[in-house]
Amino acid sequence: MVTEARSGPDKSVRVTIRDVAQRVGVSSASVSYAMSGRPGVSEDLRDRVLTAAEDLGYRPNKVAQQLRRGRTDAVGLLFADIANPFYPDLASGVIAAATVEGFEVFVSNVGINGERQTEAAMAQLDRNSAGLLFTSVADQDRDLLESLTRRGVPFVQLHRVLEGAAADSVVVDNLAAARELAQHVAGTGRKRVAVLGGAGASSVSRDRERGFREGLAMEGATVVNEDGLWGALTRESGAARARTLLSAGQQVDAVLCGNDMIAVGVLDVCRERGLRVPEDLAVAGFDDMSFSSAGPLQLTTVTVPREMMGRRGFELLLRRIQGYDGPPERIVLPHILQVRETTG
Amino acid sequence: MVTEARSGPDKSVRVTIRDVAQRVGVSSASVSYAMSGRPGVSEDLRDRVLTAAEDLGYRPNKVAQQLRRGRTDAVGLLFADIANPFYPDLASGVIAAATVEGFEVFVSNVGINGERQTEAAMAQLDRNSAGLLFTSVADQDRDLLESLTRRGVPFVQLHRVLEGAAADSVVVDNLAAARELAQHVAGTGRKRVAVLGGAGASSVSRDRERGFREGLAMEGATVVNEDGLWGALTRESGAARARTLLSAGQQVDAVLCGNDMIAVGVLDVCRERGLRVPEDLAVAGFDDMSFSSAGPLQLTTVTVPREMMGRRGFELLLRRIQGYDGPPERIVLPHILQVRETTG
DNA sequence: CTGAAAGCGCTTACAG
DNA sequence: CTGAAAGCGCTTACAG
Repeated sequence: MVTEARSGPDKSVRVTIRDVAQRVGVSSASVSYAMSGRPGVSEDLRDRVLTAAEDLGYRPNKVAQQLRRGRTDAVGLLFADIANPFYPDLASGVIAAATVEGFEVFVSNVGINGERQTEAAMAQLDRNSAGLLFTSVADQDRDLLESLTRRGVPFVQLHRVLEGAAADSVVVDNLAAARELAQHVAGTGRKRVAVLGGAGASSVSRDRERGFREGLAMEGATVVNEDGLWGALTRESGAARARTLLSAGQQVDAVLCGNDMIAVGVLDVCRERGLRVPEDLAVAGFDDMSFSSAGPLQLTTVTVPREMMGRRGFELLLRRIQGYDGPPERIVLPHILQVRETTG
Repeated sequence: MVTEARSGPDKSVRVTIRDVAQRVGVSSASVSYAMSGRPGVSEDLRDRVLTAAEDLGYRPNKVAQQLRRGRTDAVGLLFADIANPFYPDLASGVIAAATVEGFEVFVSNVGINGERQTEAAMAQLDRNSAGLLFTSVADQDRDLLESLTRRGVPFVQLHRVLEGAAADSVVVDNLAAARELAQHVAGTGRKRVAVLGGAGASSVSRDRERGFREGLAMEGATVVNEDGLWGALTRESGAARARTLLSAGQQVDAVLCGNDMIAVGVLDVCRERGLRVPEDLAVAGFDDMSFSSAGPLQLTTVTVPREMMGRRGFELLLRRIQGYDGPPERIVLPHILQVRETTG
């Protein structure tokens, strides 16, 4: 605990560098040098300064440091759909990596469809964030990203990417993963397969949809639905689309989903209608959320190393913040096909 | 998009208030007054300033504003276990409410057992956060909270509270909720009940444990285990403790868990051992995470309005930041007992 | 209605 | 090794 001078309540009286300087009887410059641990200060003076600082409870004002230095030790993390449990895992990785490096993380909500993306990014720059991590870029953000590049603001793209953006990114190979998953499902004999994907504006959802098609085609299976191919990455959307699909009277023996939440929505509907999974309908998700293998829920899906994605993303960003100027790098993290009970 | 002067690349050349002042031919004071929308500036000048600001792409430097004003429009959100999906939901509520009010949120990790709590709080103060939201206070934080109170730093406690801390808080009545849940389970005829709780240092876990005991006692049931009563709020811990419990050879016909993740761990072990739920063993969780009613997983639990907790917390904090000085307030949000299949 | 000046709390060349 | 001074980009009484 901070040792406090006994001179009454110091409520809201901020201890500044001048207070320390006065007590030691030196200039504030010397205090600054001593505190920052730079050479060029005598051992003796450094000790006296540090002692005085501790006695007074002095802590440098970060805001003043930032203004003076023109840079901050904070990064901005922008994301859209906080309700989607994919993102907290990403955030967790970013925050963990940032904490280790002494950086702080400003979290901004860019709105469910990214409508506040530019606004949020600008707000980050207004407060001199050292760099930005995007998790939900879409086509509409091209101008924003180009403007950041032009201004020399370091940023990385996590998970979703905009092709052509000149920035580092951390992704998984969604195309290949979706292909594998589709091949597995079709390989179990399901040839009439529905696809319930995510948002068409997302590179991730598009890659997964294409991978599903390719994988199914390789095994002689086909996509039976035209409606409901795109939608929200939520359980509710999955359930709604599943109801429409199953009510259409069309024969379907498997559903490939854009993520695990959609898949859970489909499972909800199976329950509702008394369909056995996987006997009557096979169901597969994507992302391998923690709940996807919880007790009786054993969903076939693809593991995406979300926390690692956040960590690596911060590392790439930090490198840029520190001045690295090489060409944009893309880290492709490994995915794992998880065959569980819902596809038998 | 920002209209840019055509005078070559303005890379990293920050547009300041002086640039705007020069272009308009007035002092920077006038620009400041005009931008801030205060009265005392002629309509004409205001228009010219705003136009020039837009032309130049001027945006006030928040860091400079903060230093000058001595306050920020950012709050700090401190939490321990980001991997616990309880907290992202809380964060979601805080961020949503803060965004509406034009506040930003700094997220700090205080370490899994809160060992960085003081350090993280101090770092927040160093950057002049307007207030703090705690989610994981424990007994060891008493000095910290008292010091904040003494210094007049606004803060609120979410979910977990430290009795006697003079601050606003938002909670649910864990004691009553646990009592109801235990009564329900014992009411279905289970009289030999195990309790696998959370951390003993958490007010939430303690209240739940006590509520379980009281509820069971009211129905003539008893707690059969002494070991494993306290532990981590994770699936792994739940599974490990369930294995120990079931291997002890003691008769148990229900398990009450400190949260849903522990309960899922128990369900994992039931699967492992071929135990039918709820016929052989009833299982109940706490918190009602989204996965707790996913498809075949239908866990009896208690709904805790997490996002609402975050929203209300921010509202309380904002009021304090704006100078409200009434006595500490405690908001108790309603909980809902969710009887599902795992308790039959 | 407008401007000159001080100052928020630091850091950093530059002299000595 | 130490200090005086300038300045980061704003805001805000205070004069005029």
